[in-house]
Amino acid sequence: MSRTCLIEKLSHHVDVNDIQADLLEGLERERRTVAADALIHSAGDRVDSLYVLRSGWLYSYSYLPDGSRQVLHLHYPGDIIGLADIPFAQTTHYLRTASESVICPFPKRSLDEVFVHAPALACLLFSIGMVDHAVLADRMRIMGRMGARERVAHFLLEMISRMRITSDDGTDEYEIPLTQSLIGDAVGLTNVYVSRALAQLHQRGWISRQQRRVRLLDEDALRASVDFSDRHFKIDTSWFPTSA
Amino acid sequence: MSRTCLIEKLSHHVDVNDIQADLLEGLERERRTVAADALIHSAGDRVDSLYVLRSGWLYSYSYLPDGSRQVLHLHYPGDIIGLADIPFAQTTHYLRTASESVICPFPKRSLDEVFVHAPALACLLFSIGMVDHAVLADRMRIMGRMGARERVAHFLLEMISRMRITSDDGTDEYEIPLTQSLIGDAVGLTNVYVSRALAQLHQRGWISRQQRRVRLLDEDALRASVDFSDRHFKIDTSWFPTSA
DNA sequence: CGAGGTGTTGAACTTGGTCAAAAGTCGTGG
DNA sequence: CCACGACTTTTGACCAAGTTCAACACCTCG
Repeated sequence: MSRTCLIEKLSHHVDVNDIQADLLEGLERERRTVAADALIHSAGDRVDSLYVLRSGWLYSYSYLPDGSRQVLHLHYPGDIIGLADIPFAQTTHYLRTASESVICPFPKRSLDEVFVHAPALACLLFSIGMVDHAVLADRMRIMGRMGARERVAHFLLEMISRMRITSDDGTDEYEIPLTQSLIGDAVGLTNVYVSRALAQLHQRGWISRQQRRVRLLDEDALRASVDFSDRHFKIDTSWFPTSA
Repeated sequence: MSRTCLIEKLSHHVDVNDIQADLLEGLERERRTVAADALIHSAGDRVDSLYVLRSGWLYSYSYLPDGSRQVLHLHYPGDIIGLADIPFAQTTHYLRTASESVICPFPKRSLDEVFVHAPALACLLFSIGMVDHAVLADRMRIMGRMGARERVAHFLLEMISRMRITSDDGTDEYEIPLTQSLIGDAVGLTNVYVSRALAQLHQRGWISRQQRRVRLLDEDALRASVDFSDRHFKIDTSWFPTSA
């Protein structure tokens, strides 16, 4: 078992040697438990920590002038949270727990050590950040041009493909700890239409569900309907420097 | 005047010393002129080059199952193109010129040298990539929750804020070398409604235009209507390693 | 002057939003 | 163990925003 959250996360993709592990271990000072539905930071706060999510679910969101909300990202166990705010001195969004969570903060200022002493890890961090970008681009594509049923289908697929990284059993069933309002805020619908879209997917026999537990009955049909690409499958590490 | 496109771009944000400049210069092999409306690469092509856009406009896009199109990013002179595809072995989208352009390709494989020998530049590349992420997140926020008029207003604002980086005169007038269909594909509308939204903005006295030349008459009103944030203003370089 | 691409305008239509009420779910306390 | 209250989900009726289709106007370039 690896020594810290961050090491565990990164060693999914590359071999982390002892020197690198020492470096990473130094970053991670604490492990913090946060209750469900708690605000971790607000938009405009100074960015001084990134987090590795040990367990639980977080989401980041922002508000619009009319008070409505847009959910930007869901964060799953194993995610590194805060890479998106690296270029800015202040955060660009709110961050909140969906369920009770354990987060491991590490200071932004210490990232320079990774870039100086562990270039291969820096490449990996960069790549991980850009995977988030691709996920966002996929969602935008869906939101810009597709209807309610497809938006929800895409959301379900993205969710399960993300969960399969960490829980290796190729399950097709999972629990969504999110209200339909929140799902709507993520894909640009109201709670009412999320409910209707889920009902439609059920009628087509593509999913089944009881409460918040969903099973994908016809994943191929779901994928085809939204032309789904799995961005989490594999990171191209071929160009990384070999950490001699 | 700096020696290559890439050096010029990066020295906007940090001081590039001679050693780093040598490194960057080695990356950039050629300068290629491309006609208007030419395809530079297709989704699924191998990623082996990134580009610095010297002059002209490009856009990246992808298709949906029904044949409609989603424009993901506009690329302006000075942009580094391809950072979003770094984690993948194949590109995730199409890349096309909007106008005749000059691009400077540099190989993805050589990026490792930057990470090994110039960590400060690697930090900067990372940050630049994440600015793109933030721009995308802003657009998603608008597309998820706002109407046609606001989407177009946001598009205009994002465009001018991006152009002000390179052309330092704080102009409020510019030429859009894009059809309204393309703008629609970027913000999730049809050409018809882009036209109507522009007409609305004009009626309110917020913009004026003749052909594709637009002037922002009331930028404050435009900004307020979409709660606009300028992501290009400044990158937080405080945590970068000092390149001794 | 004519042709093709682009932009504008109008009318019918569709999708998803809004509002409201009913039904289900869950935790708490009696 | 049941009753209550808060929250979430479902369903229905109506409404509004944007799409689609089509015609027409406008540039621009030959």
